[in-house]
Amino acid sequence: MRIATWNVNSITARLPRLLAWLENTGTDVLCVQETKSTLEQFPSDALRELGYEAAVNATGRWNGVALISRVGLDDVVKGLPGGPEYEGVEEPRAISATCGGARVWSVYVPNGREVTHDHYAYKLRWLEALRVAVAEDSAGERPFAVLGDFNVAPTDQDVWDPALFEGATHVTPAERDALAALREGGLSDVMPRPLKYDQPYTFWDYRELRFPKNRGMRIDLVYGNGPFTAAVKDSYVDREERKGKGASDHAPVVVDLDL
DNA sequence: ATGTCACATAGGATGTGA
Repeated sequence: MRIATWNVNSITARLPRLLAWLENTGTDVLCVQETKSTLEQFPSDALRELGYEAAVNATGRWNGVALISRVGLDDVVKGLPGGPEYEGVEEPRAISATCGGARVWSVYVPNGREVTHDHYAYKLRWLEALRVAVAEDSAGERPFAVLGDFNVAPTDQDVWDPALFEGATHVTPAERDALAALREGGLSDVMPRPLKYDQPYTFWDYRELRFPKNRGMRIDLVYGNGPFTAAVKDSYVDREERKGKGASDHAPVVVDLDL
């Protein structure tokens, strides 16, 4: 089974690339983030023509997540049970389902903005709610993984210039501790191969020529439990998809499994 | 270069978020 995660930065703007990418890679299950769509705008028909079902948690202009699968899509749960609200709204940042024998989550962790911002405290509460929500499946015997845009670089190796990020979100000890707590619950970071350069970055800002200069971060992660990681044959970041006009600012992370 | 995108509102520039 080939499973992947991709922050598409608008499913509508990315649709031609998304459809071509699914066909070219033969991906079985795709976790998407930042659909920036309503349920009505989601391109379920175009995906169905390619042989995929979709489960969507999206409410409009911001956020939005989905699962796209051609190997089954059962027991869908929309949202993060016990998750916090932001400004009185339960944002669409999580969706989970069973696909081809694996339990899979697609998550879009809050950005945090700045460490002094309410959004940062919200981010930490969200990550703690995620830890609690996935604890049972993380420790279970069924292949299980949380995939998505975590908006946290797990180590300094995952940032092109750690000095530049001092005092910024995505690299603070509290954020990294939240990832460590997920790992202590039974999940492991599935490290992808870079297709070029030493570090497998997954995100490069659109500004400042960050992609051509390879000034990126690894913030799109695959956290799998023991049965999931034992089945991993290969993983890579498809940086080719970050190239050219009409690219997302994130590249897909692909995992091949003996499942 | 605070350098790019994508979306919404409004009614063709400007605000928001990343």
